[in-house]
Amino acid sequence: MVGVRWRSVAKPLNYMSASAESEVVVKPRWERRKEARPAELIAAALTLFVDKGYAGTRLDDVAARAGVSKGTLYLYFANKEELFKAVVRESVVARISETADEMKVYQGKSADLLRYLVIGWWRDYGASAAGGISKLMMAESGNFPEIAKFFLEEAIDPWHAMLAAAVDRGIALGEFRKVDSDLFVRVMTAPLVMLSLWKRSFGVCGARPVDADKYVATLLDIMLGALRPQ
Amino acid sequence: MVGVRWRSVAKPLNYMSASAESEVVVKPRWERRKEARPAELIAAALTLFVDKGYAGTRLDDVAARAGVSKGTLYLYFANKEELFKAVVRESVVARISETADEMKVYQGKSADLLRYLVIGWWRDYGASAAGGISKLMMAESGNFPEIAKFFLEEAIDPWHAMLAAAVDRGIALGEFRKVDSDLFVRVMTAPLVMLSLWKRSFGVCGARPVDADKYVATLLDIMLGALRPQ
Amino acid sequence: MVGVRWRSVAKPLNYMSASAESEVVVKPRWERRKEARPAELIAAALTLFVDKGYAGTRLDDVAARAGVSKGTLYLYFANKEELFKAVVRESVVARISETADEMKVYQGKSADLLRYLVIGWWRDYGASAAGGISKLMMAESGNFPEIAKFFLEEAIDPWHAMLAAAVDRGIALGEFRKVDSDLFVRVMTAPLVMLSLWKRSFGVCGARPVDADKYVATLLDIMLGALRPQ
Amino acid sequence: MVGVRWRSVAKPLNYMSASAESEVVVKPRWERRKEARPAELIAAALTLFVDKGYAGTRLDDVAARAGVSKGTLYLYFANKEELFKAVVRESVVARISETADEMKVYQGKSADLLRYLVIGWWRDYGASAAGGISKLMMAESGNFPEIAKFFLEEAIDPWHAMLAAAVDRGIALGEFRKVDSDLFVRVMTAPLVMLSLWKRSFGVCGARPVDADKYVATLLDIMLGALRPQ
DNA sequence: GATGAATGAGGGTTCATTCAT
DNA sequence: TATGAATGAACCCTCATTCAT
Repeated sequence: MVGVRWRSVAKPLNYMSASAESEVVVKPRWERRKEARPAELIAAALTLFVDKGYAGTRLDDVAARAGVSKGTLYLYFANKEELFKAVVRESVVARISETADEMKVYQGKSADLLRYLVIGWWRDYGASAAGGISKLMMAESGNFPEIAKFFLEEAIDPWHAMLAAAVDRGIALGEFRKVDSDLFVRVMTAPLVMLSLWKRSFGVCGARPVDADKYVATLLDIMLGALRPQ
Repeated sequence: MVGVRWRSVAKPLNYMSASAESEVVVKPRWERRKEARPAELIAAALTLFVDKGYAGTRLDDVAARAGVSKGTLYLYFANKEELFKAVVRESVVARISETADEMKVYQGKSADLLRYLVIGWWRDYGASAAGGISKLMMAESGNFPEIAKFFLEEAIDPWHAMLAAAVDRGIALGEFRKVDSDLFVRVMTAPLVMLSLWKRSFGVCGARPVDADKYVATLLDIMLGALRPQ
Repeated sequence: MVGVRWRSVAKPLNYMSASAESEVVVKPRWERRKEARPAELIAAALTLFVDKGYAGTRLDDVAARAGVSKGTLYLYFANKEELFKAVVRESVVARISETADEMKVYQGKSADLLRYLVIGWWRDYGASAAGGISKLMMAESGNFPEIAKFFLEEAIDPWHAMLAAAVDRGIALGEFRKVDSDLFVRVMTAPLVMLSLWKRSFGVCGARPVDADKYVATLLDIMLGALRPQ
Repeated sequence: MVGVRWRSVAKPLNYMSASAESEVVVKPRWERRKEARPAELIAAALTLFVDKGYAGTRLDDVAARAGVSKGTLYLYFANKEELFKAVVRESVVARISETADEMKVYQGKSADLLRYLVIGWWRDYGASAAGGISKLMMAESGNFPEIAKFFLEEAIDPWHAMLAAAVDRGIALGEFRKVDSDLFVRVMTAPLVMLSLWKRSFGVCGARPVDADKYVATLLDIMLGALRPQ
């Protein structure tokens, strides 16, 4: 689906990975443990926040899931809200600019580019643990407007912008028919986000399972069909 | 967009309005109050639950918003969870079957039918107060699996089925190209639901406003474009 | 057991009957109802107070058991505490003095007198609804010291005094051996009260049933045996 | 009153003391606190429950009396009812079987045995803090039938059985006249329990004080008098 | 007088946060 | 650094009391 030469830039596109370890210095296991604590706590918190919501999550459970005592949590995070912010922040590693730069030098077909962006998003973000953040932010935006704004500006807007740029590129190159790329992207990213939400909501309580790959393929078919010139 | 004769059956299609039957018997203001209370409380609770989530909503606030004291709430609902259930139940007034029946005798173009269903959903449900339930259930499904299942089976599944039937009709009549109607509907309802979620989440905290009408129009364009034969 | 001539004075000895109606004027049924209300409410309250304790009794339940609405209760009693006091007061109809007077002219054997007093107490008070008051006062004396004091002085002390007088009479007449009548009476009334308490506590939750008649007979045997001269 | 050799076995007969084992391992003050907490809370709760009844007792007060905050209570007891159960359970340390075994090898006079059992009960249970449980169970049996049953079967019944065995022993040895030992014991334990109840009810609100020792002595006189052969 | 809807203070319970060890 | 016992503010819920009808 995507040319081999893209494989090499796959990593940079992984712009929303959850934690991205890259320890180089070798340390004794227990010390590595110590440094891993915040990440472990954040991972535990992410799962529970996504599952039960902010208010529904007890710090006891977060600590237990991370295998530490409740008090330890406070050695790394000032309070529940700071933990929440850290969870969100950690899930938004903005490499958007890099990716956008790379897009400028991309030489292939715009359809392939879109395909790659969509599939990549689902693989690297939507289907990953970090994808739960969308559900979380959707639910808690009312309680934490500033954090929601941060997420909006640091994660959603850039993502939308990047996809819109890809669409505009196709239009400019005559590969796509002319559309309002902003609106088009808003509409067409919705199914992706919804798939991520669904998996973590109704998907867990008895709904007929959705075949994610076929779902994404169908989305791409519709999307590219709608962009086909004439 | 939709033929005139459809106007007349618009009401029955309003299959998800939040109740409110018209009283005929005249009663003293006081008693009318008593009968209105549950609906008032449910409306207040709906708003707050959608806004702050289940755990984040204080019954004090629900009562205050309904203009009564906290104790009064307990005259009508056994506890917070029952109130929650009532809120969900009230928002799911299933007239799906009626609507489906009407669809059988519908004579116009399938494209118009789809247009009507999509626009009607947005107008009568997505944009209405009851539309917040989707956000609520998405957020709380993990905490209330049975209620989520109820909502899924009584609201979402029938809605999906109805739209799929409309798509299948078009295919059968040669108006649409052949697609997996189930998957197609899942993907194409996602933007509608997302629009509803967005309005109630990021839409409230500084996001560039979305023009709902243009959004829905874009969706319909894409949808019908994707269904166009050949 | 007790001579026939005593039968005639049985009524006055009934010094602790619960409510003792004596309506003479004939009134329409519904009006009689109105006047009976306090007594009905007191009866209902007595049962529930004895069963569940003061704090454990809800005025809702009292009203329901009396067949009226909760508001009605407040037409007759200022508040819960006043109802409680009324219940206690109503159960203490002091005809002790009369009875004591009658005892002065009693001509029979002191043993028979004692037998009569003991059996009469059990029949007219201990086994009757009013007997529950003992349990109630025992339990609530800490919360209502003044009422407990009232009950002590109006009901218990006179009862003890009367029995002590009977014992002293027997001693004076040479029918009984000399004992500290006050202490003797305290010890020997205990089984009577305990029987009343037991019936209303453990007696209701699976304890082997106590044969009250045999119990009282055993008590009298022991009592009179202990008083037998030499 | 009781022979010297009995002194030595007095401890085991102390069959209803409220626990408190002697710690041997030395622990930091802080941990010792943690282990002592449940007992301290139970002691505080016992006092208040006996004083004010179950419903009338506020957990705030229990905590305050134990010198901790309300929240601490919930570290040791799941809720008010569990605290109540623990209070009852703690007061029923059944060493009845041991005591019964010792009775089998007892060589002295049955009258002395009875004296010891009665006086011992009063000293070790009736007059002790745990003795309040009788009042409590009497008052709350209606609200907690299962706990009342537990208390009945684990504390009252065995106690009655043990005393009845002592009476039967005396009868078998020709020291006592023949009586229905079960009924006799029921009647003769009543004054003991009543003394315990009285001390904690009317005894606190102005009643002439009862001299417990003389009361018990009188009871024993009557009891043994009633058992004297011929 | 009678009703029952409405109130709100009070108590049980939870849980984020602190702190001595 | 890590622990977990302790705290107390906050929230759900009950129920005695009031009051418009």
